[in-house]
Amino acid sequence: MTKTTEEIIMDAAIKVFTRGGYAAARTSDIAREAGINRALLHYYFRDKQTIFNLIFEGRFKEFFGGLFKVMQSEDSLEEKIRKIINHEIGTLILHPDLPRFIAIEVASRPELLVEYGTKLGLNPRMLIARFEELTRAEIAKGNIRDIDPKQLLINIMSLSIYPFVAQPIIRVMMQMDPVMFQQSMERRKQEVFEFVMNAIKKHA
Amino acid sequence: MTKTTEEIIMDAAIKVFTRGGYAAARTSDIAREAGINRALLHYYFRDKQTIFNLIFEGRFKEFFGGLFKVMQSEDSLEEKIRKIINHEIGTLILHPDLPRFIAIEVASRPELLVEYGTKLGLNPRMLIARFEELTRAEIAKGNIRDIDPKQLLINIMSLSIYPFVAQPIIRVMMQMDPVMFQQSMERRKQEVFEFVMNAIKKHA
DNA sequence: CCCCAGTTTAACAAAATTGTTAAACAAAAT
DNA sequence: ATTTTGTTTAACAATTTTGTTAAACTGGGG
Repeated sequence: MTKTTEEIIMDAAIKVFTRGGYAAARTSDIAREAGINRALLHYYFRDKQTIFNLIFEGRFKEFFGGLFKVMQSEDSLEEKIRKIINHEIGTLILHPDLPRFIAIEVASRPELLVEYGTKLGLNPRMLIARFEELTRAEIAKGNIRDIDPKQLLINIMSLSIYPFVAQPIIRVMMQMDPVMFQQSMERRKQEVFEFVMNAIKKHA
Repeated sequence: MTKTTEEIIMDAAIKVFTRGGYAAARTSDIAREAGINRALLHYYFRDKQTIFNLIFEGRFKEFFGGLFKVMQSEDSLEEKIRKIINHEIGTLILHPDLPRFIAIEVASRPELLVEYGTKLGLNPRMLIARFEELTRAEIAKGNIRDIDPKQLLINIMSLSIYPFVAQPIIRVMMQMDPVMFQQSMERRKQEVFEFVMNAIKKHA
């Protein structure tokens, strides 16, 4: 389980790139973070852009890959909602900077989304199709109140992801240290689930 | 109402800085966006950092200033929730890049939050105190279900703000053009309000 | 012991970006 | 009409960041 230098560099690059995006990342930061020097960095990788591409693809997959799998499962709506929330918050506890990183890079070059999406065989229509269908069925059966399935999905994602994007702000506003924040996010899996289920439940 | 060159430059700088943050902004981008040249930019402003500071303070105020006012109003909880949502989504429809910008800069230099917060006389404790008190009172009265007021506030912010942070991603996933997105956000004011109120309502 | 992949050092070249300057020019103000 | 102010151009200096190179060193494998 001892890491190769290549892996050490990649891990460092992930940290530095995800912290502030491509433009803010210095190759010297990556080297320092990896505990090596810049020359060695170029010994293993052509240049900054090459490292970035490798990382972006990996992070992109991490962020969307699992989501796609969960989204296409054959569960009930309730179970699917639970799995989406658990999956999102769970991976983000391990990789808190991920959503900000993706947001920064996709905002500055939106074509990345389509490019890497197709590269990984992810089809946006497929992603939401089953969820939409399932939600409409539950509405038709009268199990939940009438709500736009797309908005519901946006709501679930918002509740799961936003706290990580805004982590530093929330930490100050709510006066939490990093440990408290992480614990809070652990509890949040259940709380967000309840919040959503309550929100879509019918009231007498 | 004709703009001074200074204002034109500032407007351009807002666009460029909020698009990708300080590190990704080129002074030549700002000049091009303003329709002037780099020399003139330095004629009006000392340097890039000076322009950035002015803009960050302004954007920070825009983002948090109004929120603080709303948060301290004397409304009922329900009315306060409605106002928070309307205020957040309303200003973000006008300035969609704002939350990503704040998130990027605060993440790379968290001390900015405290620095500009105190500079503008905004106290985080004050911000949430009234909201927390009010929520607890409603819980005690049995009007809403038992929920952590901080989590509730995070939920409201998440639902209001996240869609703008993730705008490019949502647009692709949900297959919306920019106009559809904006219309969708207009409707969202009401939908988020209903979603939240349902979520905290008690069930039989 | 010697070789060699991996690594460091240090110097440097190349590129990108920022900031400065002087000169010329345009338009408005006096 | 001429000064002043705002603006452009173009060249360039300074700085920062990236990428390259050569030489030396290190430690383990053959």
